[in-house]
Amino acid sequence: MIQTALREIRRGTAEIIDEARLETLLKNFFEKGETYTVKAGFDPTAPDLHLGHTVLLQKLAAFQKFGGRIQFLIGDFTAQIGDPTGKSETRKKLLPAQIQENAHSYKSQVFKILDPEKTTVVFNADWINPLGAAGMLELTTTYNVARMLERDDFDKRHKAGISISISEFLYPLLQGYDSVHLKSDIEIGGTDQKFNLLMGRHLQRVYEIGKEQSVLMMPILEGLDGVQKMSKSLGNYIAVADEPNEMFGKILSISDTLMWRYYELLSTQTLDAIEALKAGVENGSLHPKKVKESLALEITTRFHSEEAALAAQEEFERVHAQSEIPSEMDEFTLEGPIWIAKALVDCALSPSTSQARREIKQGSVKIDQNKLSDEQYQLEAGEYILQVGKRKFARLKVTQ
RNA sequence: GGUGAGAUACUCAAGUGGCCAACGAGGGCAGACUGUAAAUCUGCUGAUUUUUAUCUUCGAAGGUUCGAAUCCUUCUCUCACCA
Repeated sequence: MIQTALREIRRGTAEIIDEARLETLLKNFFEKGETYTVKAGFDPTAPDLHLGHTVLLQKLAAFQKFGGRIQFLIGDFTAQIGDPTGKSETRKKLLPAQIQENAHSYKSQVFKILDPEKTTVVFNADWINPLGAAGMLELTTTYNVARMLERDDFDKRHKAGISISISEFLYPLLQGYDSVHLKSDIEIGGTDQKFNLLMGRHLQRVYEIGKEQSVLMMPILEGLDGVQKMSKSLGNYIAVADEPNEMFGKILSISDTLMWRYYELLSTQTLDAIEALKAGVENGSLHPKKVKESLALEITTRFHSEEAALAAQEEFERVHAQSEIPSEMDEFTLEGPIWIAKALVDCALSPSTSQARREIKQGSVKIDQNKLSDEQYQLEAGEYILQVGKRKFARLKVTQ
């Protein structure tokens, strides 16, 4: 039992520091029913969670199954500093009302994965503000500049002559102090957080709280392209709030290699079950598309519902596998007769008439499922279904 | 503060008076192939119903010239080295 738990906890992790202690915690849970705390920090900025973020959340959920109590920390104080990312951009200060609102929307998204019964949401301004100048000063005496510069990001910037604000040094210290205050047993975060996570151990030792947290680091999830990390700015993400059809389609569009990665980091299937799937694909008894579909179903179900996921699958089959038109699409009404290229622009299927012309020339434009080759084509009054490429559709009503 | 280098389309990057709507690469879009995969191959990738044409674009504004991304002037910004 404990071995299975350990395997699940280890699953997908990039690195675990002080694994022995982690084992002890699990052992105490299984043998004596003792619980322990697992801390994870989040920004109070508007949560637009994508699957990359949920990797961490899934791991927290796994801990909840094995006696972990989650300390879901919202860094409302530390957000004022901004974690050093090399971009050295001073953050906008968030108003308390905004932070509350963001925290609220966090909860609605996060509790789709986490068990609220075993989760405590905390705000670090609650204990950092009372520290005062004296407490803050004391905190700074626990570390020195040379060691601070060991942090990869600081080191690079320092060597490159890029400015590092003194306040940025406080970020790791405060994050570490959070662990002191919360007496966390374990802290988890992305691999990019290593320095900050280790600071928690250091400060717990300095402040003599009688334990040093284990640290568990999760890798950064690759985006849809399979190369770069999933992020909103790169546009290769699947948002938790994505519509079922979109979510399903996006997951099915990832490569087979990436699919296994997603299985490991995102699925709640056991490792044994995943191994079985892999074996099935390898010996040819299982079609990779089927495997990908069940992943898409699982994830879409998690964030929406089983009905929505099944509906998305059906829709997907209809539109793509059998190249039929989707059941829902944007509708437009235009005055006719209208030149086809103009209509494509007005229906937002093409960005410009030049582009629309090219698309017609390339044979990617279809009217009512029929390929159009005449770029001078005029649409008379009537109703049409316009299509550009495989996935852009619009229903157009032309009036006289 | 001083000296030097640079700013070209989504990104990187060629181009130093006409052959430039601007090489090439990446990205994106489309077509073929497929499992809407991936990989591969092909085409397109400033705008415009003048489409073997016209107009606008190479940090900004002026200027020289029949003609400027390319030359000159001023300005703005970025980077490097020195202090």
